[in-house]
Amino acid sequence: MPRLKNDKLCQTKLLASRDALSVIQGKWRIPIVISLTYGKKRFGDIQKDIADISPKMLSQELKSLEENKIVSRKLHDSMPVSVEYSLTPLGLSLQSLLQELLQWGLHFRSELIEKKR
Amino acid sequence: MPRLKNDKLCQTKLLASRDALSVIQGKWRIPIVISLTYGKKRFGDIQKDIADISPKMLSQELKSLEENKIVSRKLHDSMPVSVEYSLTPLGLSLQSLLQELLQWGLHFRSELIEKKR
DNA sequence: ATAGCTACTTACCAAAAGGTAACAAATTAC
DNA sequence: GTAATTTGTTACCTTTTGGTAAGTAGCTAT
Repeated sequence: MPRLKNDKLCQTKLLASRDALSVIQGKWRIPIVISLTYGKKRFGDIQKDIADISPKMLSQELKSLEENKIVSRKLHDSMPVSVEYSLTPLGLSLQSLLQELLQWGLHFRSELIEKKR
Repeated sequence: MPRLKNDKLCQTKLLASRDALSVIQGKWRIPIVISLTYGKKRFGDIQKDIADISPKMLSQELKSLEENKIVSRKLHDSMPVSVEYSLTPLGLSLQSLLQELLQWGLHFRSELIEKKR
């Protein structure tokens, strides 16, 4: 492949990776999406899945995921007040990426973390 | 699926995602890996691909990728002094994850960034 | 009316990540 | 021996990210 074409392709990839990373970057966003792949959940349910997240961070990251149309929020009247969060179609479209991420995470653990270190 | 089994599966996924993210998290690591998918490169070549990275960050992130066995470094004598960086087998094993990341990045851009906003 | 539940928010702080600018070591070309 | 090239390092600072603790709002059950 010619060098110039290669360069341009590389730049395109860099842009796409930046777009994707801007959404999923951070300590809690991927975990939240994973928690929601099991269906609708309430604020407190997500907090139980992700044991060490604080309400502040959960609220903050849910908002950011909402802004990026990954997650949708539905308020239900009464009960004591409950809110249901779920993945949007765009959020669901993260599944194959998630799948690869998890698979690679397992691979990495078996390759590095458990051998020595 | 029973609730308890679901919970455990979710915890396994959370762990795997944490492992993976610990390696690829950060502004520059994915871009560096992308740059190296085009073959061996020297320090200066990577800097040219990733226009706005400083030598400090490039050096720092290359070291971290080396520690995690994603990238290998080879020193060649003379010329003026040149160093060749390349992906290890573990680094190459990131390809399918990268592929999904890039594809999702393009999808996200077409869905959100270019529609309105 | 008081206590409890759910779903947050706020103020404040600490740590991590990243940026800038200047400099250094080794080699080579002139 | 002087300058240029390549590959970094160092010191210092700013920004971003994340954590803690306490409080709030709306409703309900007693």
